[in-house]
Amino acid sequence: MRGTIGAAPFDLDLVVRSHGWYDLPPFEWDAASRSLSFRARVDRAVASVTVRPGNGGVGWAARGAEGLPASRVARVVRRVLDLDADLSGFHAACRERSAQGFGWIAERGAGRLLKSPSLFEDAVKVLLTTNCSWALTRSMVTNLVSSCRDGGAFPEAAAVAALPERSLREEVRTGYRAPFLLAFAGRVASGALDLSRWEEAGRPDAEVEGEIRAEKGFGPYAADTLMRLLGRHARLGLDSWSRKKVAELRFRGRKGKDARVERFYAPFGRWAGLAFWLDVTRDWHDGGESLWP
DNA sequence: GCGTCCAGGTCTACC
DNA sequence: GGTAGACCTGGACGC
Repeated sequence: MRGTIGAAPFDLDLVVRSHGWYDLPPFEWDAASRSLSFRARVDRAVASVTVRPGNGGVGWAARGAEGLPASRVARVVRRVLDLDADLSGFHAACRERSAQGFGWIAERGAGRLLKSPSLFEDAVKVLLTTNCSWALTRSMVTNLVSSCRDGGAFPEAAAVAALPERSLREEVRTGYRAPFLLAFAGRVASGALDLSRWEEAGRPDAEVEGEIRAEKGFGPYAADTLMRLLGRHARLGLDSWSRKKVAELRFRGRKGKDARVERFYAPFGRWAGLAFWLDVTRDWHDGGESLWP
């Protein structure tokens, strides 16, 4: 099964390497052929999807989804590549601030962020980035996918919730995060937590962020990072890496209070977090080098 | 080889 | 509301 989604101008590399998800399973990124592969649940099937730049947009091919309407696969591809984000207002703000080094964002059409096929997968991966090196995040996600044996796709909430805490600690190596992960997966699986509510565009940021923060294990960093993946960019989502990076980039290497960084990006308003993120990751897109150890 | 530090933090108890 | 201490893991670093 194949299809094309019109999205010109579109730079696949820019979206894929917008942050580290492409380095975590079930994603696979082949930089040489510029193709992104992943496994995703499409209705009740697990499909292997490959995405490549196509004529005037994105071409995709899927195995394992035979019998399903192509529109079901296309919907997953649109989500993963963040194709429905309206960045026109953001790019206008970047053009106005080209003298400060933000013009490239509008010129290259940057700002779409790689998403997982499901919000549950995004949330769990964010939780597994807290208080650890990237190598450990990669290890935990890899172990989780293989532990659940869910056709190679990222496990659904029920499958994670069914894992014994001991298995999460000793096999998946999530350590102290295990009870947080179990509680979150359990609430999603039982229906006590409806993640689709976090994706409702009409809801205020503060309300959604409050609900994310109410989940154990999701502190300020995790909540802001997940908000970014939800297309809500008012907050910066500072962490140890980005604090260091923005200090080098904008404050002559001098680390200061978070409030100073927030003031610097405040002119971008509801886009402040996206301007900040693209600012500190700009060099990832200049040379095409590997981002992660 | 061993000990320490710290990485894309968060929670709880306590003041 | 702010702060200290505990919490898992694994790689980097100094000795």
